[in-house]
Amino acid sequence: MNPTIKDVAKHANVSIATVSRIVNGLPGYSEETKKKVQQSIEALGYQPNAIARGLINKRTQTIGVLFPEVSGMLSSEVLEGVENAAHDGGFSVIVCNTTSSGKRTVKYLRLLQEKRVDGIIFASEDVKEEYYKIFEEMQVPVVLVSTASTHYNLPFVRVNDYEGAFKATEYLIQRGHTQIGMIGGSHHDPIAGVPRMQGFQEALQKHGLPFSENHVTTNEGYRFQNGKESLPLLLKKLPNMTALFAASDEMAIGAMSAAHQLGIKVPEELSIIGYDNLKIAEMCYPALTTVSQPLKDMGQTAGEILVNLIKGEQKEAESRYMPFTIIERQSVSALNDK
Amino acid sequence: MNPTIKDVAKHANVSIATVSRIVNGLPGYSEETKKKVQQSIEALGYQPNAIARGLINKRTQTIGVLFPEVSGMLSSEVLEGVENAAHDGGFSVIVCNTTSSGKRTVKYLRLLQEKRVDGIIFASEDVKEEYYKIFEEMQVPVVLVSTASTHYNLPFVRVNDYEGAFKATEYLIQRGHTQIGMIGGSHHDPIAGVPRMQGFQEALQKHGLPFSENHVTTNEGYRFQNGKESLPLLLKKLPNMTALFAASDEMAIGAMSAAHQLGIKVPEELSIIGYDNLKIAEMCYPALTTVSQPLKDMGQTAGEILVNLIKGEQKEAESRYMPFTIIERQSVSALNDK
DNA sequence: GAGAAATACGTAAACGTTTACGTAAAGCGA
DNA sequence: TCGCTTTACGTAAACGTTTACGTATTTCTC
Repeated sequence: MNPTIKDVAKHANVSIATVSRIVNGLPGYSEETKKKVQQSIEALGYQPNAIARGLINKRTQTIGVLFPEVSGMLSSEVLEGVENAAHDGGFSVIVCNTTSSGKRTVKYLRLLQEKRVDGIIFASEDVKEEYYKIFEEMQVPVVLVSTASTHYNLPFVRVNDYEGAFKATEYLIQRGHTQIGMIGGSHHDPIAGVPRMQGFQEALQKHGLPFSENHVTTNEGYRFQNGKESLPLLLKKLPNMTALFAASDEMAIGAMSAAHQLGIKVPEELSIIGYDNLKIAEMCYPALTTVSQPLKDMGQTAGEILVNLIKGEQKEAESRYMPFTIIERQSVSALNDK
Repeated sequence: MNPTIKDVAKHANVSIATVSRIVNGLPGYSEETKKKVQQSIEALGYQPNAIARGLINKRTQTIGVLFPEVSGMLSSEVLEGVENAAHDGGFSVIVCNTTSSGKRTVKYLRLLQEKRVDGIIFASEDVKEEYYKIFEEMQVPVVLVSTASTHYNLPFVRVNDYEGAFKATEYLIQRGHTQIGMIGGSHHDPIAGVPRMQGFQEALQKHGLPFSENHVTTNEGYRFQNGKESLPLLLKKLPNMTALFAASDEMAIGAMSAAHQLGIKVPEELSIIGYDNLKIAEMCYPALTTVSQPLKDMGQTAGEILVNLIKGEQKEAESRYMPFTIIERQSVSALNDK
């Protein structure tokens, strides 16, 4: 098996305490013995056992990350950021795929509890009471990313969805559009659903444009298919529509795909603006104008906050609204001459 | 802190050994004490400490997964499969983002060694000697996914790239194309680069079509930009080209984007077939015909093989070629009448 | 009903560390 | 040179489990 600290101690003719001190850079030994021990470590190829360390330090240098879907394009970019920050802070990350299932989430939380992770990043889902109780039991810091908790006071990292939607809508209005529709999420989704619809609605109202239920479709998901199926419905409700705000890039691209099939030219006959700025946004044709969420940055920031919380450098973490920007590409045309 | 087995023992008036036996389902106690202990566990909310367990069992129930890029669409689908299989087998997964950097890879491998993971999944990169040495040191099973090792005998899960490319090319030939180009990877990439180019070349030759260097462009990466930049070059070398095989979906979509900009109609004037079947393949317009790699399945299979290896149910793992299929969508047109 | 075998536990060592405490030697000021 | 502080270690307990072994009690067997 792997050599232990005992083997090193024997090989170097010192006690295990001395080896431990040298490995951890604590004071209490001469230069001479240090060299001797380091040679033994080298010779035996000794690697400290993180498990044994964890047992006594009550620190595993590991965090858990829960996503509703690891292969979602959104999740994967956030994950990259988290992993990066964790690694820089000396932590490993365990990924958990909750598939938006409550049971699975609880199971994972229990697992992370058994594994004694030092902190948790929770993404893209509402925090149920059941989860929060486990958080409390676990006594480890938690940070939310790309979501927020309506009921509990947990630090989060996200963009202001209301404002993002508001600005996206204004962007269309400023380009002369007056018949603007929206492909939205669910009324029951307090994170990405409601605020984006509100932003849309209030932007319309602010500029004196009419708003009714005919201006939006709601969807249970934010996927390509949802967008693709929504466009014809929306077109029926709002036949003169010249511009469209979709609550996600996937839906925007779905709508674009439906438009192609219906022979509607984008952006000449229909302008589309999306939300997220996934990598696909610049790959479709025409390239999608969209509200950019700095996904990787958000993950990174959440990771950094969590690490600081774990290290105790901050006691109470402040939440962070990340800046969004509108990425202008080719899917929106101006009706006026600017 | 969290209650320990000692607390439970005290609470139930038994020894810790008895509690341990009950928790682990080993024999050696009466129904009566079992009930008593379970009540104590319930009452205290006891959760066994996986760290302590790991220390004594020399099993952490954790595997490490190394990807060159976690946010790549390819990686994220594979990861989902791996995570799924691991979870089903009772394992957690630690993700590592090597960013294709050798130094970082080694650092991660060392980390996984310290953390005493029970196995490793290594994705999408060639296995260097340096890595292999660490694998040997670690004495844990390793399985490769979406890659293979040219020098070392490690089990892998992947599709036969040569055949996939061959069939993709034949698919175009069967639809009457004779002027076929390829946007390929690198000559130095023994995994995805060379075999796909060979498959392309040999399909051409088998059907008596000419092949020269003018038929392919090579690229260092497999990204959108590579494809987008390659199309004009290829068109210059092969002006009569009516069909195109791209070694990745991203490149195919890049080429499609370039075609749009050049006013070349896809598929009427140029047919394109891709490779991978990423989620974006069905989202672009026209939807991309492509060679499907069962990414999630591959991850799942690799995970299952690894778990079996760890549990010792298999001693020597066989490698697995996964089946590819050609997904027909709208980016290829037939020149003949079938 | 005596001896053997099975059952139902408890005791204590082990896993590989960290660290509080103890101690001998060295260094030092007067 | 004496007493004190500092340095350089070693000893052993602790972290929370699992498990080999021991032992008292019960259950069989004939």
